[in-house]
Amino acid sequence: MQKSLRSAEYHRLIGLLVAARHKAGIRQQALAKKLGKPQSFVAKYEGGERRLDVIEFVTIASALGADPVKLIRQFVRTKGQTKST
Amino acid sequence: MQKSLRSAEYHRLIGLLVAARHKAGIRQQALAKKLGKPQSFVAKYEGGERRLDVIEFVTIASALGADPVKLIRQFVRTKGQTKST
DNA sequence: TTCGGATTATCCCAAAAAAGGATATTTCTT
DNA sequence: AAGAAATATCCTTTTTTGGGATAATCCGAA
Repeated sequence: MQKSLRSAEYHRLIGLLVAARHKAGIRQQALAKKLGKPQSFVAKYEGGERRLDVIEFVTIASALGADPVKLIRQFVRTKGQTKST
Repeated sequence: MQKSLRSAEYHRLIGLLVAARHKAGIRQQALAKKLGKPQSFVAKYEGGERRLDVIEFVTIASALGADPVKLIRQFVRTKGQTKST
């Protein structure tokens, strides 16, 4: 098992959350507040400087109004198929 | 956002992985080997002493022959409904 | 019950990662 | 270009992790 953080996969995963935030039109500040965390927390995980565990992921996705399960499914589905059709 | 580790939720989540391992009849040792990690790694996350990030969770579930998405869905579904109907 | 092996949990502690306020940098809007 | 808004980085103190070694627990057999 490779390290999760700093991997291309991890970036894809986080990208989903970033996209969700943009889609929701929410700022890091606002999201951070919802989560009861400093803005740097959001900046860090979005920047791939801090990893998110499953619960955090679910919590954040929910805070963004996104469906955590769908995001994970999307992530899993596109796993390892960088090439193929 | 509360700390994920040591939370009741986290235990439920991990419980899903432990159950999957038992169901698969795989030992910590064997799983660890598949993951390229020492047995203590498995013992620790199962014991709630180390957290798992999303990718690790997916990797482990897959190694156990379980569907990561289903596990997450199951987790999310039973979230916060300790009481109600 | 006692023995032995299998399985899982805990120790240790150096190394790595995280917290989070403060500050710097980048980006937008006008 | 200026000012504000948004995001990224710094810095220092805590907290967490890695993983081999060892301890504790479990379990079936005799």
